[in-house]
Amino acid sequence: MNLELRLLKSFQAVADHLNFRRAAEELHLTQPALSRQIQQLEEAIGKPLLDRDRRGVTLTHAGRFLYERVAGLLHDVATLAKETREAANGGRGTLALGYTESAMASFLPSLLRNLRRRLPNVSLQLRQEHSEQLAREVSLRRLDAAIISLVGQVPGIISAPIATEALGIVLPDHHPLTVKKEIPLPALAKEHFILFPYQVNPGLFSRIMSSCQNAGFVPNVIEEAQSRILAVNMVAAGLGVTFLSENLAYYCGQGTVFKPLKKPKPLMQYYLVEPANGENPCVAELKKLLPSPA
Amino acid sequence: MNLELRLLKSFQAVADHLNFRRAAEELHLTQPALSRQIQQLEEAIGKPLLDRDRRGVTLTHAGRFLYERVAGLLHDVATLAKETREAANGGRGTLALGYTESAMASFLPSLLRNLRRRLPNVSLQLRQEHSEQLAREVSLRRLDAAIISLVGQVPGIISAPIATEALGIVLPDHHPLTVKKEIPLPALAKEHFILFPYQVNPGLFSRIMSSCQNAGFVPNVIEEAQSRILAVNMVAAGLGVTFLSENLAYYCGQGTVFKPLKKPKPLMQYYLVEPANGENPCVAELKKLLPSPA
DNA sequence: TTCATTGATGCGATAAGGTTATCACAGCAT
DNA sequence: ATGCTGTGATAACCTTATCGCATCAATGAA
Repeated sequence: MNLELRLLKSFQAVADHLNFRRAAEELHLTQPALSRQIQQLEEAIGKPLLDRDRRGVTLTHAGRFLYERVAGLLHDVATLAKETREAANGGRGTLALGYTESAMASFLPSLLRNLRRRLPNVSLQLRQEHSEQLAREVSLRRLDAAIISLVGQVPGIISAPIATEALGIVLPDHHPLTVKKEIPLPALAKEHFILFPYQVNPGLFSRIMSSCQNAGFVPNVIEEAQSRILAVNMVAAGLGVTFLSENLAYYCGQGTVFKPLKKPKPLMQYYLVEPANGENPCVAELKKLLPSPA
Repeated sequence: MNLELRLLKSFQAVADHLNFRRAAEELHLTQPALSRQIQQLEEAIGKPLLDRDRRGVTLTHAGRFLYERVAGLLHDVATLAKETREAANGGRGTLALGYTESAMASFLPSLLRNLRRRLPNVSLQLRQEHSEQLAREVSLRRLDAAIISLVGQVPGIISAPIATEALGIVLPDHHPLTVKKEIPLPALAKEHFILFPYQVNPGLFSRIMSSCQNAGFVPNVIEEAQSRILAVNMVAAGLGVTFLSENLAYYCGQGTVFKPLKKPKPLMQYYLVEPANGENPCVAELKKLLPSPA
């Protein structure tokens, strides 16, 4: 009852040649061995597949049916083996990747474009979460990797810095500091700040808080915005000022001005985290495409 | 390098259970045998498929990839075996069937409908030819069977009568014989006949010629028509009379009248021919659906 | 007839695959 | 610590499947 691929290959060879001897030669077998294999196959199917006329072989109806399909099946098997090998090298399979909203607002779109180009047969499963949740998912191995902006002390994960972004400040266009080219952070000590809630981007929140403390003041947070665009609009409305990555300066439209900060600038730091004993080879490919940590 | 189905089935069982012992039990094997099969599979693929942690098994990236596809492949193999068995019983495969134009004008449409219903998975290859050509094609085994109306002496084929159709006569509606219920054939001795050319339907042609000879006259053929409808129209135009199967009497429209002939009626005889050593089991199924030779 | 060629068969050698017994390691309860 | 249990791997042995060789029976050609 057991179809074996060896038998199907032999059947295909016999059907190709309609001749046991030549088929056996092609298979690097002797003719008797091949005869037995075909008998075995016919026993497994339960019906004759070949008509052995004394001067040659013809296919029976069932034999023709099988012959028309065997090539496809054998091809499928070979393909499966090949693609599994590719999967081991990261060229196929699934990559479950987590990311923060801020990464998506920054370098992630171009990274994903490159990833698709380099690994066209890998199916991406993307998930946006906050940094802490992402780290937890990675440690549970429910994500193969994640790009986060805060690296906590979650066990079982390893992280590597991959990109920094300097923060600048968004001012209303009538603000006196707009005449300056770069703003020293202490000059903002008396401003009203519009920030994200801590939960939305804890990485950014912590960075800003510590930078301000180093600059000698505690920021006066008067509003919390749910998105960057909203924060910039609130600046335009004169409610206060807000921080923004330098490479997102183009977010600033009418009524606002973007200004870089003077060194030491607060920096937004991104990390790639992966499970400590992760083995998804797609992650290795991903790493090759990451922006340098410089 | 050789993937064998046995190895894939074993891999599937291990991946199902993530446990060698339980998988081995399901496969009716001992655990060491299974361990070696998996090693063998990994060697064939060239990459590890399982991570053997001391307290259980997890799939590697490549292992997950393979696992997602193995079930489909094994299903394909099982299906192929099952369908090949069905093919041997005539339930699958191809039936190359020839027929004459006259058969198609008579009982063939309903026969084909029944055939489709009974063998929905058999692909029909239909071909319309003249009887002689069909007999030749069957003897060359380029057709599995054919329905013809003239059985000649082509070697290598066997034929069986399957249906007779009594012929009637189509008269113009002003013809004096239309008052009769049945027409004796000799009464038509002086008529002008419209027939098919010999080549178009030699079976019909021969039948009519011999019937007329038995009735004591040689028909006066004045026209040859290429189709039944055309012949009936020519009768309506007053060019002569023509023969027509009784069950095709509904062909007669305005200007013509169909009359049965008095016994002995000339009969149209159909035969099923098949190769002498034909083995397409679909033909056996076809035979069960044929109209009785009565 | 004689010979070449077809696929099938009997038999001994051998390789492939299975079982048994055992090992090394990890986690857990004592 | 100390067994105890459960994990998969390994080694030795045995069974079975598969192979090649020699040969056979049937057919067609010379």
